[in-house]
Amino acid sequence: MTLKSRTKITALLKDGAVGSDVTAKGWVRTRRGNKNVAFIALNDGSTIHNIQVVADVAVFGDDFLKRITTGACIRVDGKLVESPGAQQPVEIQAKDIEIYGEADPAQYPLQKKGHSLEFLREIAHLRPRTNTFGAVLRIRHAMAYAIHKFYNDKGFVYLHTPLITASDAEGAGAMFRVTTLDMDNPPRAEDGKVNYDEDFFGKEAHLTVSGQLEGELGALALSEVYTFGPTFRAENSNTPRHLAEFWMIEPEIAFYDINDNMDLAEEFLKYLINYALEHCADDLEFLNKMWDKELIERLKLVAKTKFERLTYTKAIEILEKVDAKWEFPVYWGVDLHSEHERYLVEKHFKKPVILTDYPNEIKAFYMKQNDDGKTVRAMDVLFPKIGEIIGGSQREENLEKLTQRMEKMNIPTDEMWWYLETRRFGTAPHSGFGLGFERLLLFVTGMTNIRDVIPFPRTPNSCEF
RNA sequence: UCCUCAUUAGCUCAGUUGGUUAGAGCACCUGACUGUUAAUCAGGGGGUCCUAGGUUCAAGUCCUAGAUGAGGAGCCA
Repeated sequence: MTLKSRTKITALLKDGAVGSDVTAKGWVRTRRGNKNVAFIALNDGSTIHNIQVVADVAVFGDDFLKRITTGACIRVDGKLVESPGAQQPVEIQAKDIEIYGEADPAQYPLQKKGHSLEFLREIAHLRPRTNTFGAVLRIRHAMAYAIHKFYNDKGFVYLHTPLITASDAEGAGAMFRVTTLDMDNPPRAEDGKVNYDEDFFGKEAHLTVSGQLEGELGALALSEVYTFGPTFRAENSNTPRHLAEFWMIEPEIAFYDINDNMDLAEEFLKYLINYALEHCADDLEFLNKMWDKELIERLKLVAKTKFERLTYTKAIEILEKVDAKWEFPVYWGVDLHSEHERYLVEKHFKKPVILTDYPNEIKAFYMKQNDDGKTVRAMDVLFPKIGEIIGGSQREENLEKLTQRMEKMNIPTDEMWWYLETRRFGTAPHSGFGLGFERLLLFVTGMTNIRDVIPFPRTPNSCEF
């Protein structure tokens, strides 16, 4: 017997042999009973379900059992027996109990009753012990695994792109500075500005907002790559859909055009949803029951529905015909607002929508320019409830067109020399997209606030834990 | 960052047109109960009504400012 010797509760409940001696370890959810017998609901995070431990008061004593309160951590040795109770197939008849750690009920903030998600955010160090966050975090893990499995099975190479970057040209948002300079007394150049020549990297550095540009470097050598890592945005965004630190998946593929790109995005999302339905059924049922009565139905529907694909121009035509009072007027060239996207997805098509060929004025410099001179080969995947879940494009592989566009948009081509060399040497048509991991999890779990699908959320004015 | 709403017991909330000593459920403590299922039953303790000003004979309630949180918007993934 070593300390780690135990049977996980998920295994006990699924295929534990009745009559066998078992050891379970975990945290107490509730204890109830009378003067003869105590019932302890024990959970070790391996499943949404608890195992019921039955302890005779005559064996363990009232004083000992009273120390086993909600939140305490215990080891239980006992016999796995069929349960007379209707709500569980088996239970442990305890022979020996060791208390690893008590949890003073007068001070322990979690109770067996429900808490608000807002309150649980204030105790993010303890909220993984709740049913809801246990379920969300297990699903988060399953989705991370499924992402790697999906791309690995397709022969993609997992490319590790840097988190620290000296390039601030992605234009995807405000960045966090990385520096080792003394902020109280930084070195100054003659013009009075901070002299970053003396900083750690000899130049200004920031946390990345996207691994895409480096992803393209990988794709133009390994053909099919993906990144999966944290990204950082210093935007002052206070919404249920934004984080300052979030995870992103960015496949980048040579010899894919925008249609291949859309096919991949749709197959990818459906794969992940089906994976969750297949492997996280218990947790999804719990979330369906507690938070979102239509969750499983919605997941199944999206998994089998063909996404609607149409151009930005067609979408504008549809929206212009709608007899609705838009807060923001609709006309060709306008960047679509969430009210417009929501209308298309939730009212008009009632299914996921992929919009393509946006006006070049509102899209990033690296997107492939169409022959009409007005639009680029962008594609955004819009999901019900979430809005934009994926943004991607076919990339501009023509050096001259790319350089012209960058100059027009005031993007320093000299700093981006390494990016442009891929177009100079053996350029290739290629495409890619970015999926916000937490946005995906919002959809899969039915949670409505992005702070509740990441263990330790980072948002403006919030960096606790 | 803008707009709106909220902040009352450890938690979730009620609190009427401003009016006596601010309530409930759960949690906690004590007791009861021969197998419970967010156990149940009886009793008990627990409050700087977010903070600072102001109006008023009187403020949890009205006004001003601030803090914190949430929803919507913008930005985006």
